[in-house]
Amino acid sequence: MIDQTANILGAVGLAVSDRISESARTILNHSGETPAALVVIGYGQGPSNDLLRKILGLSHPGTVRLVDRLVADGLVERKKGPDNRTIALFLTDKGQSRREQLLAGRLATIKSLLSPLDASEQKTFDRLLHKILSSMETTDIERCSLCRLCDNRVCLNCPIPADFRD
Amino acid sequence: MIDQTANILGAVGLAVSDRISESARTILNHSGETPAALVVIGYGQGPSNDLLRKILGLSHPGTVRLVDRLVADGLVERKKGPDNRTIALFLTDKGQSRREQLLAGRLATIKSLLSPLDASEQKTFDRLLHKILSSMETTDIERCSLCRLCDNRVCLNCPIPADFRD
DNA sequence: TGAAATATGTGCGTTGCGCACATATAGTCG
DNA sequence: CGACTATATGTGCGCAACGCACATATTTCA
Repeated sequence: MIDQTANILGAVGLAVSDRISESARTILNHSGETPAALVVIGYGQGPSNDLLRKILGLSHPGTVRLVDRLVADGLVERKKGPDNRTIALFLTDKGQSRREQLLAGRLATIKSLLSPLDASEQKTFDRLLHKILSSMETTDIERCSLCRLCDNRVCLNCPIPADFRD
Repeated sequence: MIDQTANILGAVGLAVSDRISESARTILNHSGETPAALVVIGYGQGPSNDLLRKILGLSHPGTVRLVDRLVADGLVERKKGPDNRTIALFLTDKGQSRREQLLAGRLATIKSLLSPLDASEQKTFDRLLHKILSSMETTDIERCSLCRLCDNRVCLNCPIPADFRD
């Protein structure tokens, strides 16, 4: 039984992930961790390159180049950080609105998957998903990674609250 | 409520997908659609290049090069197809065993996510996942795409049965 | 004050992929 | 039967996303 359930969870997870990626690609014209970077930077605390790197799970140079792409597209600005060697990343207005589109597109595609469930089933489903997430043994950074595409204005009772301020 | 549930489903989907990819990468030393190709070819009907292309959602040249990689690693053989212009793809013994590892690794990581649910919760969760999958409007090819990483020996009552024989 | 730690950036290569094009076989229709 | 189209595979070439090794600047700490 558990094998069957795990297998089908794998299929649903893949479906969700596929749809999110596809939606992001059409909106942003970039793939990989680039959409996630836009969402994470948009949390607004002015993350450093290095913090972003840890959350996205990339190498350091990979993150630098990723930010280069976002800057070249006029979506992100590198400002002075609290430290003279660190930078602080912020979205431009264009970056903000692109981030809104990303989050809205993601939510819409996932909602369409959820629509066959009636209200009570959705509530049950929500509770079980909550339990799964909150039971994961994670560090602070891993929680940020998990939520790297989440809409924090929607996630009112996040099961894995993580601080995005270092 | 539905927005919250959708958001959290996105997080769980991402967690599942991340873990599957990571597991596959350590086992196969390849990323992208390469692991899925090994699973799909392993269904054993000797799919053509073109059928594989449709299931994986890649371009034709991308699929040719993907198969090149698998052949170079000694995991896949190109045999004559029913048509003199088509090829039929089959796993070598090494490919078979690598596929087993892929499927086992995938199932193990997903099961660990599922473990916090008790038996009755798992049963409920299974039913809801089933309902979501079976409600998706899909073509035959799309169903194959959804199941491109599934273990068909485990998935005894697949909600979206699809024929892998053209 | 000098050494180690921290943070960012660069040169260079690799992987996975798509576009445009070339080639070979199969079906189709006069 | 012969030409024309459709189908299936393969190649040349380039690109996007990323990692490794290295360089540079600032901070911290012994």
